[in-house]
Amino acid sequence: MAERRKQFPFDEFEPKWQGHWEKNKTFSVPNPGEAGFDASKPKYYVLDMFPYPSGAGLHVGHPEGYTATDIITRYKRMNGFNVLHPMGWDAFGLPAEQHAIKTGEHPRINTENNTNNFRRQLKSLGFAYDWEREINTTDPAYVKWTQWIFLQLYHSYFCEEENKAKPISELEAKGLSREEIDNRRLAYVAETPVNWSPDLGTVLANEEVEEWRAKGHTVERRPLKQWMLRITAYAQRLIDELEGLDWPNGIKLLQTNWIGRSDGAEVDFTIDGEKVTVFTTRPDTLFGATYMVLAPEHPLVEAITTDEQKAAVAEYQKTCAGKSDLERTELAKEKSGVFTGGFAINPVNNEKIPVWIADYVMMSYGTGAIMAVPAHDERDNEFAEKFGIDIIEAVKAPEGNEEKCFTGNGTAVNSGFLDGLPTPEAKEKIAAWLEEKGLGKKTINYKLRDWLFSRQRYWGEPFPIVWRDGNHEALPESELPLLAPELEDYKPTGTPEPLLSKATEWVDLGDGVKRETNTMPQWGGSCWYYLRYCDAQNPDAPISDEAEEYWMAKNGNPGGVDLYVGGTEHAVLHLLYARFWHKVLFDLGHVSTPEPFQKLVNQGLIMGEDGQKMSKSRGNVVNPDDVVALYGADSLRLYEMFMGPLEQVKPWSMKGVEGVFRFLARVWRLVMDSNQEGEWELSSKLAEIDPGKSTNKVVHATIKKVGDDIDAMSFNTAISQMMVCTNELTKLEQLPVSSLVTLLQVLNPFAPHLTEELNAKLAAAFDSVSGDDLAGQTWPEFDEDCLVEDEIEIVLQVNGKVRDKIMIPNEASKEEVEALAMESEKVKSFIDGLTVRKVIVVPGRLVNIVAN
RNA sequence: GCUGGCGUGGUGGAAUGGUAGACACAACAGACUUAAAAUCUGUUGGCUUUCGAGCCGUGCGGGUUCAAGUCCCGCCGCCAGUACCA
Repeated sequence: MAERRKQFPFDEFEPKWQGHWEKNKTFSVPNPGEAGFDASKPKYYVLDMFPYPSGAGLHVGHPEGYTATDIITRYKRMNGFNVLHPMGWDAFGLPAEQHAIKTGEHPRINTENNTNNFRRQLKSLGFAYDWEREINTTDPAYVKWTQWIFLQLYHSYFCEEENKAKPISELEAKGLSREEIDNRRLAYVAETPVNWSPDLGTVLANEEVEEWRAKGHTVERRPLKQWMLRITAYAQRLIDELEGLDWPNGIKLLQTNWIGRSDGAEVDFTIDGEKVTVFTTRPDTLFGATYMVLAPEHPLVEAITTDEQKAAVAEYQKTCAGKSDLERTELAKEKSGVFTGGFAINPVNNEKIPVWIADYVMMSYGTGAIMAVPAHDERDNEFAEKFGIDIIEAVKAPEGNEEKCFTGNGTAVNSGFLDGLPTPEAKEKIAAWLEEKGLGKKTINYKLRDWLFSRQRYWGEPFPIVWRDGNHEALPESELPLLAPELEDYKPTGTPEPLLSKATEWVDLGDGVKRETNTMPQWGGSCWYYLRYCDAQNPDAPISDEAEEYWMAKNGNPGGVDLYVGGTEHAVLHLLYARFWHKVLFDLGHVSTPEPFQKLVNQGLIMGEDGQKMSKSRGNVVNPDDVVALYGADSLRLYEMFMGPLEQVKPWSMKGVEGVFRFLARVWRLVMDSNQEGEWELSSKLAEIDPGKSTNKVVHATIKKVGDDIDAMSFNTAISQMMVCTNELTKLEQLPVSSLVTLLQVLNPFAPHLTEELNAKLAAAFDSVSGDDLAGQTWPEFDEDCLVEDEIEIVLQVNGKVRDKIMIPNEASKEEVEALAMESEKVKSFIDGLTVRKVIVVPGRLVNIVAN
């Protein structure tokens, strides 16, 4: 790259100010009770989604959200808040373990290198983090409390009556058996079919499968004994309590749909005297049920299959078992299924209906069995048409509806005692009827499944659990943290046996007592990190009560963190898991709000210069280090905010970076001039003079707009206003120092290095300029009087079209404005020969004359 | 298919129902310079023009309104998420 002459010496003053902030701990904020804590100030907690420190280093997507929160942080500080703005590392994870497998090196080494690189990069951007609160999820002091929270879950159950978690000791006091108690824990062991990857040597969450397959790893289904967390107990609260949160509607909806509540009824059918329960959201269509479908894995299939159908059924079951859930849905274009030979009795009319098995019914949802109503369900309709099964109408569609399969609300027909009832009433009546006869009841089902919480990895938190005589037992708190032992090598075992089982000495505690060898998923550490920041060094608790009450509450909102910024990719994973853990901790009295995050903002993806997603293979990745080297940190920060609205997806443009770089250079040149020797010296235009009316106007308009725009997180328009202001100041022959200082103050949250440097230079030369860091100064106030003008421009429209613009006195009345408008020659020429019907005067804006 | 979101100059994007295109990028022209870079100034939605200006224009079609990029109805296109959840 050709050497370019720096338009301002950012490479000198940026590191200087970063060192200054670090040395003076400018952005450290004390906790209640600590020295320097100012209880009179309100708190504001601004949180970034902490990064996984990958080997690739920071990409330009990270500083997007981080700059936004940094601006808010600095702005809130200047407005008198105690601002908590921390950073840390989500450092457990598969890539570090993959590296360890390849090199034989402990994953901690690689993780540490990557973390150091990330920290260096973030510091080079001048973010106002309180680095004294830095945390790392792999740190033993942190692992200890992640394990401690797991034990809280383990030692709790969900009380249905009170709709909250309570200590397991209550069940012990009631004399429940060990098995009964273990079956109610929020953390429990169950055998379920999971996604197992032999070459990764671990199970994967459903959400992770696609990613690792794409990287060439194999993933198969197999039943394994796993640790589960009972998130389903919180399904309703996780839906309901979204209400009070200031989150994007899209994310709320995503979570609501993910949890997937559906209201319906369970209905008991009988097959050869054996009871089979189905779940339906449309019990009102019971009279239209013409067949039944069981999931291929349904336990009753074998018993009801007739001899002549045995072979076909077994064959079909075999095909289904070989498919993963994904393949099952991918190949779902065409309905398939097999008749079992059995028949079920419909409880409402005692009709005999054939029982089929088909893979469009899932064992894991509802009861794994459905009544099929082909007249009013699209899937059943498709199936019935393919296999020639009867279709009986049970709901009359409203007039004019011609759909062949009507799924909406109508009027019950062919339905015995329901006939004539509108769908909602029919639902109520049949439910009451079923309950009265003991044939069924109203039920709610959720799509949400319990959370599979164990992995067979090495690089994760070991479970603080031991096994004795086939039963699990919790370690006492005093034995935390439980750390994984060093291994000879990190290669997968090749079986579902967890990697830690290789450490036989660590596992075997004698007397047949063995350690649990599974580890927790990465989500564990990220589920509560926002709490730890509040009291990052506390050796005695995950967080002290005082710190929790101050930083996580105090303003009457359900959520504790005031602002949380990050990508959408966590909409249903991290954000759901963290809410769940938080609610458990809330129920058990460890936190004071029911929700962790009050306001959530998603930053949009930054695409490559070619409009494509940035990726190594496309070669369109932008490295922030390169941008900082060429244009400085302030330019990178400013550009990322100037690109467009934060939430929006937008492409990178190096030319755009140059644009904001030029803007910063113009600001620099307002203060500094280059002399004959090419050295920078204070501009001769600077003067301690009264700014005058027009300069005051633009400066005060800038104070107002920038403040409003930061509040609205509309950073791009704030920057354009500062550009307007700078362009105005550039035109002046003599530059009022006070106006310049104001510009530096409002620009400071965006470009902190440049503004501090220039302010320091001004302070050295002018007595009227404070030598205090801008970061510690108060946000300037704007004077409303400076914004009003004596004369304002009014647009004159005739029939909605702009015909003229006139200057009028500010205080002109509506009547005066109208009279002035009518005097316009242009207006006269356009209404010549027409009759004026109406005149609309919008004060301060326009006059519209309606004439024909 | 369903659910969200979005369609504005050559480009990124501005516009409490009230002057569409702020601010910036790119392009073109000029000043400075031996030259280049940097910097500064000007022009830049389209069409027509007698150079005064006029007409058209925010994906398409309709509607509400004195006034619509903005609100309503119906389409089309793009992006994201999700996928047989009974």
